[in-house]
Amino acid sequence: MTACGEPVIQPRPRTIPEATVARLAVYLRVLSALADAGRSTVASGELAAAAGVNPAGLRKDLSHLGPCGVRGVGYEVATLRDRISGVLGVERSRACVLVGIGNLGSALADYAGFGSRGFEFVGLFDAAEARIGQRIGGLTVRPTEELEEVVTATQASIGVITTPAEVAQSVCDRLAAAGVRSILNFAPVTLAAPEGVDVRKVDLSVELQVLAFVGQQRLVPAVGEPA
Amino acid sequence: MTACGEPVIQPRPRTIPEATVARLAVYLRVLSALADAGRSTVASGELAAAAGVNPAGLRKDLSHLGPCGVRGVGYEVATLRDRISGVLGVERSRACVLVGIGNLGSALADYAGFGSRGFEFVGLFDAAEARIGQRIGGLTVRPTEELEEVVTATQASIGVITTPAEVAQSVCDRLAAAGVRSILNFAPVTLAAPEGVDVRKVDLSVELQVLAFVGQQRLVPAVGEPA
DNA sequence: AACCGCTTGTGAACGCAGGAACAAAGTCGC
DNA sequence: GCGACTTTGTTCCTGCGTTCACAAGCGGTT
Repeated sequence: MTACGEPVIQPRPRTIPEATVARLAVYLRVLSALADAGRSTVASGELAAAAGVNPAGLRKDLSHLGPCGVRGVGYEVATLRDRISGVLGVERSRACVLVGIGNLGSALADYAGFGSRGFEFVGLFDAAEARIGQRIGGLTVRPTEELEEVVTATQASIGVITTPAEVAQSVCDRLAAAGVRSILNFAPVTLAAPEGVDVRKVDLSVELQVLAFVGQQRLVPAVGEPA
Repeated sequence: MTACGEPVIQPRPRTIPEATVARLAVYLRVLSALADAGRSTVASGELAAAAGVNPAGLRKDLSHLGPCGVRGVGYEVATLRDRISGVLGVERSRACVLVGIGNLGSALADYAGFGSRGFEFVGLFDAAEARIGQRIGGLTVRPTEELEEVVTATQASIGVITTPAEVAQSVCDRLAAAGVRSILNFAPVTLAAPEGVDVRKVDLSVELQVLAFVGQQRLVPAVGEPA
């Protein structure tokens, strides 16, 4: 039973759950640290403990990449790291633009962790005259007017919005129109984007609110709790 | 300090799902904007569109607060806003400390949105000599040594970690030992905390990684796509 | 006063993520 | 060379979150 005539053989290119992708990124970081520490192999239990997840769930996550461990031994650190890197596409460099160079934008532009994960900022933009010309992380802040020009020239596919809420939607529209396919939004508004453009929202105050709520809920356990 | 005479009246003190709490915070923001715009009532469809969720899901979320809408009309903007505010505990002021005053820490300390949500920073801490004494958002940066002292004096229950990854765990330990019950961690490490202390992690590079992955996955749709 | 349309609130079904348990497989020790 | 132990990869199951669909209720209109 030879399945000839099927040229593109991808182990398991089917959809990987989003939650799994997020955890893979965490595993990747832990594996890199282990590799730097000189470890050659690691078992799912230890890796799961370091990542803060359940061992069985970790193995299920890894199963999406096909078999990549040795039974009775564990996972080879360097091999698994490279496998995850390949799946997440860390090798390929992705051009990103960042709009809104306030404190948060500066923090992102300065963060060295992005570069090692395949993300390269190719443009920093701000509307304030005072910000323009400032150098952050090796780049010069440019006026917002040049946004479309830079996106087109660099073929940037990712845009990050760290502007005030009032202008976030217009920035989103311009990014989408210029050809950006993925947008990460830190402004506290829900953005609308055309079909084919994926918007992901990170709301810092919501995170704090949820944290505070579960904290206070813990103090009021239940109505009839026997101590 | 006895908490007598504090009738904690919650219509339905049952457990509210965490995902619902996160959305309630979003609804609250939208409702505030509507109130400022002079709107008196709003239907679930419009509110859901503004928040970017499903109308039925929104109604189910609100059902956790008990009946608070008028059939055939919708929800009264001001009433619903106040109801959500009460449940989330926005009125009460919560003392927070922030450790690690880099770019990200400065952004959080400066962000005015927290104050209106019931969060008040009562201490900013950093280990770098150069940062100490700097004034941000009305507070002065203090040396890390004073952390325990301030937490005890202010009864702060929330700690935010924006330090480098290497020292995040030790900061977490100190916060927990000093009495902090909830910790929001921005450092790219998985923190271990004692029982009774809730740790929530926000990983900016993971967010970007997931965004990029779903973007590239979209370009390779499937094997037999009928267009 | 009665009808009609609109909207809420709730019940049920679907799909998905998470956790536990088990069989397969490979290695180490004897 | 063989047995036993260790660990992976998978399968089943339980619970949660989300979505769809419908009955109940209120306001406006005639």
